Amino acid sequence: MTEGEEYCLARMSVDPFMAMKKSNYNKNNQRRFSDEQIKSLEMMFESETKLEPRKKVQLARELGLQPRQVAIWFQNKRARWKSKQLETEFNILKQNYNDLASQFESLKKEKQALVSELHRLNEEVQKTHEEKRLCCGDQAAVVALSSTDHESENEENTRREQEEEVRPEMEVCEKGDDGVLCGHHNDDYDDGGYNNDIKREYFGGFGEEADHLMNIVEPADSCLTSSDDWGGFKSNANLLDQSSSNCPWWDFWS
DNA sequence: AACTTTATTAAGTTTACTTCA
DNA sequence: CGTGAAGTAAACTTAATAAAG
Repeated sequence: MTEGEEYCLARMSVDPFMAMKKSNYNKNNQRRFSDEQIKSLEMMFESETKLEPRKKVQLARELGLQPRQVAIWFQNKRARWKSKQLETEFNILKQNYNDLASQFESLKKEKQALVSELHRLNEEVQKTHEEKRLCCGDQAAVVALSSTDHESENEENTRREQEEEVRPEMEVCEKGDDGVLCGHHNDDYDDGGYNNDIKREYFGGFGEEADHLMNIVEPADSCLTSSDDWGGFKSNANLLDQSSSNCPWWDFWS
């Protein structure tokens, strides 16, 4: 017999009610309920998590327990059950989050590859225009010598049109402050002007609709460039607090 | 309607034990 | 083998709420 049991028996001999109330022993000197008692309680809990007073008294009588003990067991059981439920839900949420995060990462890589490709094609187009401009510039000089004033005017207009055709790409490439044409860093495409021009490339020719599309794309782009701390995810209670960051990651999906 | 009493619940804590390094 | 930390189950406390008188 343990010290606790001896103590309990001693108290019970003096004041059985007090012993029951203040110790962890029941009236049969059991600290824990028997397997049979637990089994019956579990079965009842499965059918209803809250016990009607009449059923409580009946179950208590069947198990040789006080109704109060049955009530307390149900209280504790509900608490344990709830905490298990929370744990399960948390794990499901965590799994969903991880799946989305990896999906996000692969889409981010795909986007970067596409932007690089666009960048390369842009340079190619610019080169072609440059060659074309040099070639046409020489021809204009020859024609100017033998043409009338009227014809010169027409040629001048054509040249202006050609220059304007080239200019957008030039503007795109001249935005860098390092003086190098198209001198953007591969890992830093969040420059507003550059991105807007890329978007115009994508959505150009649709007028207001293009502007609307660009506005939809905007939050996603800025988000993509500021997600460096994604890898730091820890499975703790702050899981859902990630939503309070400046750039909610789910904006990407909107 | 405003109040007291009683019962019930969730949430948090205490107690006494077991397990394990 | 003794010991202390961690985990667990039963019981308790407290505050909130609702129903009855």
